[in-house]
Amino acid sequence: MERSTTQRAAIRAAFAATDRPLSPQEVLAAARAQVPTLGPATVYRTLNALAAAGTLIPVTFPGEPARYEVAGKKHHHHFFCRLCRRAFELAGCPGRLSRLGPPGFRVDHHEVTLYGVCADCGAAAGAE
Amino acid sequence: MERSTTQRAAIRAAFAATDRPLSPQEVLAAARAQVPTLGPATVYRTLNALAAAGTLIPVTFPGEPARYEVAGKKHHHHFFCRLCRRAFELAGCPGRLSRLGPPGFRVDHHEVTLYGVCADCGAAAGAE
DNA sequence: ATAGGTGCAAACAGTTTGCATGTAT
DNA sequence: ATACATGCAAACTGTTTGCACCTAT
Repeated sequence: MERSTTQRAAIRAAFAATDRPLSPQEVLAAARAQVPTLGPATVYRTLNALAAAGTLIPVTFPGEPARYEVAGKKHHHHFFCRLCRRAFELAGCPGRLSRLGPPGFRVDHHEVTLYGVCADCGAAAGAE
Repeated sequence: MERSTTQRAAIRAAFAATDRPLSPQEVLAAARAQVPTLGPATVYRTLNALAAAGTLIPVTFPGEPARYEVAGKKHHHHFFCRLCRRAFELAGCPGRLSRLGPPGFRVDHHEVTLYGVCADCGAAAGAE
């Protein structure tokens, strides 16, 4: 991750253009708008390198490929829309979750994920 | 899921013998103790059928194959040990999570997952 | 000039599926 | 007897890797 290339710029731009976690496919599609020759291997390699460097954070959902979001945001969790399969950021955190760990278990991280239908899909369904 | 076969009995027995979510590999290994010829395809087919029937509930963790647990337990969440990669049940739920959903988003389900080191692995690490 | 990056294609792991055989009903 | 279930092997999907070419430094 030492050189600045056009494909990496395009991948970074994809994340800069949105505030929700993106899948490799979403990144590939968005970045190809600027670099049409971009291949999936480069996207995977770049996402993995950025995640290893701590620049991106992986966010996962059941049965779905991992999403990635830029690191450094304040603590938050996620919402996953069952219809459009897009991931969204949530604002708050219930807190005090570590105390749910059984005795002898060391808790160093927690995730809270909400599932349902996002505003866009809810509106589209209601309009039908 | 109409007939009772020895392989299905072995798969059910694997779940009866433990109180934590099991991966297809764990189910296969456990059930092979009783039915050595059991193949992975049968395990996957059975798990999918039982999940579709509502008898089993899939439980997933980032970068991990799905685990399954028997349905009908009271509401709970899970702990995932980073070392042994086993899943465990937790007792409580912080509640009031739906209110974290943004306006216009319909929340119909939530997951809380804790990550860390389980008691077994913590004891093993301390003993080294 | 040269180390690092890219793109293609092949390799891979986990899961699903087609088909012939086996078995509970 | 027959429809359903099993096991093998092939197919599939998403991701990783080998290798030759390219490019930022």
